Order: sequence, then structure tokens, then C-alpha cells
Amino acid sequence: MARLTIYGRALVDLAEDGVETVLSRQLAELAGVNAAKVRRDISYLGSHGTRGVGYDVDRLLREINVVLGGGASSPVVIVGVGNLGRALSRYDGFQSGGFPIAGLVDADPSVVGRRIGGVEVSHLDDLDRLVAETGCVVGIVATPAGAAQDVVDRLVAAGVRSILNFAPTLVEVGAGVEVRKVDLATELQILRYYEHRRSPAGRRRRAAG
Amino acid sequence: MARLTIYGRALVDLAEDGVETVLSRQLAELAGVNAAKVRRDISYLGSHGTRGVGYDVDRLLREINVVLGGGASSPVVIVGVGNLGRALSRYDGFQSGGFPIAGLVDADPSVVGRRIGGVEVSHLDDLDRLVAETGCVVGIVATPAGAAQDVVDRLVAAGVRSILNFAPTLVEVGAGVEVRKVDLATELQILRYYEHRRSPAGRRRRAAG
DNA sequence: ACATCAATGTGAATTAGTGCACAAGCGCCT
DNA sequence: AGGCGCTTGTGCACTAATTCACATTGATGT
Repeated sequence: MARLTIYGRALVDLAEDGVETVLSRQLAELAGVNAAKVRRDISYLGSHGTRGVGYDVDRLLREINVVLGGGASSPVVIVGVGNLGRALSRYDGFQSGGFPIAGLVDADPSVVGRRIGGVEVSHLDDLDRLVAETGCVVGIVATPAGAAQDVVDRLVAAGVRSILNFAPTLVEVGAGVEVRKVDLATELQILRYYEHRRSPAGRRRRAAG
Repeated sequence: MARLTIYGRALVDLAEDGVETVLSRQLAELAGVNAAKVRRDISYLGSHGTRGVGYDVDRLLREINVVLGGGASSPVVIVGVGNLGRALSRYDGFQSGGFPIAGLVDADPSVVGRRIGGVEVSHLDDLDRLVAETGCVVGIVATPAGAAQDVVDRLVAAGVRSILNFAPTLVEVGAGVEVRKVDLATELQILRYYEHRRSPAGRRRRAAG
């Protein structure tokens, strides 16, 4: 569940503030969801609250971290150092989130060998070796849409089982491989949709005509 | 619906390939969803298919574009030119997607005045003026979590009604303001969750012990 | 002109998700 | 020790989303 990560973040904040105990109602407010939903979500982790008191912040946080994969560090490889790829390479949220960038890859020989954010760009054909050497478990696809499927196939062939796809296209993978898609264009389009709903072009014209 | 944008993209591809007509089944495959869902989604736009034949690609694309806000250009302002903000500023997907970056804003005086990707950084206090002058309708929040709510409040006060929030925190807005959240950390966490499910740390130890 | 075919549009069934409301349980106070 | 108040955990009802399945309808060929 994506909500678990939200709870986790809220719990970290609470822990930093020295809070020992949290009520489902409080956690719900922090996460922007219903209190019953919080309780049901947490109940899937096993029973960890104390009736009449609430949840122990530290313990709940530990439980969530266990389910989410703990504090393990998961090196990532970014494929595609075009505009978006370079942008992502320079973003230190990966590093601080426990996803150090172990490698950059591109198909264009003219960028291979350049260093971006302290990491050298390898050629796409070296992906297998790079993944094997660095033990990457997560691949980030930041290529144009047309190249995404091929890149994903290569990542899977190299042994990567978790993929974050920034390319604006659907990719197919076999069973056992997890793909998540981050689609900035779609997010913006949706915003524009709401914008448009509020004041569609032509409304003034139609009202005047 | 977010799926409309997916259909739209698939239709653009089809149109570029010279395809004139598309079946709900084909569109479903391209979008990775059920065919009945495609038909129902499209039926909300009004009835536009031809029974026995399918949908006219150009016409359907035009219909979807109208609903999604047409080809209008929607200037955006990016608040926060830290790591992520700089990364986003250099990403040309905004420009090419019809969301030109009209301004960059930060609260840190030491970065104000610098140019990033050809756009000068303004101070957060000048947000009102900037939004008014450039006619920005979309705000992109790329600040640390702690500053996000304040920035969102300022954006709303300046007249922005659509916000894309990259900060890993929930923000509150009044009615009539649309916020969408892009949370890279959560996406990665979810990938790690599946990774962890496949091979949880300790399984080997437990199996051996 | 009419029958045939094929794919849409949609009523109905199914499934997933949400939220209420309350019984069960734990700590605290007397 | 026993009752009280508070919060969890969850059965149940409700809502939204998805999918099935088929009647409907336009195009096509004879």
C-alpha cells in the first residue's frame, strides 16, 4: 500500500518531535485520510495498537519499515541521461532516501564517459556488467518513449526486478518484475483539465454569442 | 480521468503512423486496460464511435484534447530551486508539453538573480508580481517538506489554482484549488517493498537456522 | 433493398474500496 | 478488585469502479 509510506513519513516526524504515542485519528489527519482506514491498514501489519491508548510511535515505525524493506540501501541505475535523466541524476533525494545512484547509462556514445553528479556515464551495452558489478536492484528509465521498452527488456535481462518508468509510455514486463510509472506530462495534463473545467476557452465567446 | 491522457498519447502515436480508425480493443491494449473500460470512458465524452467500425482517430483525439484543455499553453512557476527544483528547471518536458517555465522562485537570497535554464530566479516575496505579470496558472512546489504549506498558501494567494507538489508532505488548500502530488520517495519505497517481498532480509538466516 | 457482420454503448453483475458504528480490550482511578 | 472511559479492531452497509455480456446500430456486399 502506498499509504504505508505516508504513515511512515508522518511517524518519522512524530518521532523527531519526541512523540511516544499516536492515535489513529491523529495519524489520519497527518496522512489526510479517514481514521478507520488508518486502523484497517495498520491491522494488516498485525495487531500493534493498545486499545484506549493508541499506537507506540517507535514500534509502529519499525513495523512499517520492516514491511517496506527496512533501512536497506538499494542502489539504482538511471538509463537515459537526456534532459530528464540529467535532472534526476542531480537530484540528491535518491541518495538521501537510501537509493544511491550506482550508475548512469545512455545509448549515445557522445555522452558516454562524461561525469554527471560524480557518476560516470556508461554505454547501454555495458548495462549487464554495470548491474552485476554494482548490485543494482532498481532501474530508472528516463529515455524517450520509443526507447523505453527496449531499455526495460535490457534491464530485466540484466537482472533488475524493480523499475521506475519516467518515459511516457506503457512497458510490458514478465511476471516477477515490478514497474511503477511516474508521468509528469499526465500530471500536468490533469491539472490543465481542471483548469479548463473552471474556465473553458470559448465560454466567454459562447456567452457573448 | 487520468486515463484520458493515456488514450490521448496512444492516439497521437496512431495518428503519426497514419492510422485512421481504432478499435476499443486496440486502444485498450495500447493503454493497458480493459476494452469495456475504454468504451465507457469514451462514452463520457459523448457518443463518437461507429458501431461495427470503431473510432475515428483524428476526431477522437480532438475530442479528448478539448476535454483536456486543448493545445493551450499554461505557463508554470517553479518554487524552490534546490536540488529537485533545478532538476525540474532543466527538464524540457514542461516546455514541449505546453507548460513553459515562466518563472523560478526561491526564498534563499543567495540564489535569487541566478539564471537556470535561461530563467532568472526571483525571490519568494515577488511571487505575487511574477504570477500577475506572467499569467502563471500552474505552480510547481519543489521545496523541502517544511516549507511546502507556506509556499502553497502564497501560490494560492497569488492566484494560482493548480499545483503540482513534489514536496513529500500533504498540503491543505481551500476549495477551487487543485493539488496533485508527485512523490518520488514513495514510488521508490513501493518498489523496495516489492523487492523486499521477493527476498526479505533474514530469510536466508531463518532458513539456515 | 435486405441480410449479414462487427464493434459500439450500456444494463446488470461483480469486485474492490471506503467509512460507519459498535463490541472488545486496555489502562486508570477509586 | 472493579467499574469507567477511551481507543482499537472489525462486521456490515454503502459507494465507486470494473468487467461481463448482449442488444443495438451502422457499414458492407449481394
